[in-house]
Amino acid sequence: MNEINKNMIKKSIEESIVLSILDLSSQLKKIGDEVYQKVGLTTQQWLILLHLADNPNLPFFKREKHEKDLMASELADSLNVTRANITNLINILLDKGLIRQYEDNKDRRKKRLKLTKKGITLVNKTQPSRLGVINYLTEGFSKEEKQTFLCFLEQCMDKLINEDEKIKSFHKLLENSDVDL
Amino acid sequence: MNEINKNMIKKSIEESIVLSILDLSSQLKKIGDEVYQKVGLTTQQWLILLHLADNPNLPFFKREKHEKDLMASELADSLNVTRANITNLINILLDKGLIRQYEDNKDRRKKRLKLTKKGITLVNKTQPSRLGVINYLTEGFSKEEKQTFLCFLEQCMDKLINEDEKIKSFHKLLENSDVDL
DNA sequence: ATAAATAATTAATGTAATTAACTAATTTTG
DNA sequence: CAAAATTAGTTAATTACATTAATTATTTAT
Repeated sequence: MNEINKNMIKKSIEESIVLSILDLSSQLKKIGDEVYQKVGLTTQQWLILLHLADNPNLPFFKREKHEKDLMASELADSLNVTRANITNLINILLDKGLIRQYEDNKDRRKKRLKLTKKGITLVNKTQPSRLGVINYLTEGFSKEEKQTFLCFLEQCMDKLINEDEKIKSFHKLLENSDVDL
Repeated sequence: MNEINKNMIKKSIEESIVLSILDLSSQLKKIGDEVYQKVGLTTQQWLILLHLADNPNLPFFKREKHEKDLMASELADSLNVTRANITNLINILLDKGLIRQYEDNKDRRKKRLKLTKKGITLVNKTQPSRLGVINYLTEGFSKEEKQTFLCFLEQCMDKLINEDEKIKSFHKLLENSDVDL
């Protein structure tokens, strides 16, 4: 190992947290994909079902209140992807008969989405085991500690969403970087 | 909105935390991709550079000690992807001249990876702004709170990695599910 | 009435991942 | 020690998920 390279970067709790969040997320997605593969779904498709099931624990529902059934553009917003991408995912779920689509009668550009009976049944059937896993993973911490983590996560998200210009400005130097690529 | 569908799922701090972690991670990757695009890299490629820079904050280095330079299979392990995938990512970084590869002289199956001078320069140049963003995101919480949060994340990861059989067993019922798909 | 904005889609494409099959080297084991 | 199993890496074919750009339709704003 190169001595110049060694210990170049200092330990930092903050960076450890961020890198752990990325790691944990990929592990969660991985295990989710394996589990949902049994019913022919991916984690991403599953998240759409959770949205249409009005899962109140989804960050999107803490940011945005909604009265009517969701539409594709709201899902795109929540999942942080393009509308075009959501169209594809929705088509798969429509094919599987897990969701259905209907035109908004006030605004005919809009198409609203909802779970079919089959979709509702699937979500209801799997919710207990989902919660089982989640409670197992998070056991051993107090309610207060968990509440603090949640605040922490929400603060990070809030800053990423509402102050992303400020965040990108930190990286301004990259633009004028004289590292020749 | 369907009344049967409404409020089907109960509020749960634990589920909120898990869903927030997934959400936050996708936001972080998104903004990372935007920033690193300026130097022609993706977040995933960037993570490889951080590994080769021996960033002590990477979860992988808390799980595994390593003496020698990393090899592709260790990166695959850490990033939770296949070796085949790492091969591709490495080829891109080799092409860009940011890393180099050499054969282990004890075991000729192995190829070890390290940053080139150019790679080291790039990591060093960007590390301050990376830390700037991270500190901004996480400000306002005490050292103790952050430490507890890190323990929490590490517990989750530990259980996902070492007890994944137990975790999958929660979902056994999905296999015998009579939801007809 | 025209222009701008919003919602959804389509088509073409790119990227990051996968699996399966393969080569090569090393380690295990019978 | 020779055969079998394992480990490391690669290649080729494929898939999942994402993108951009262009298009249609509708609604809202000027």
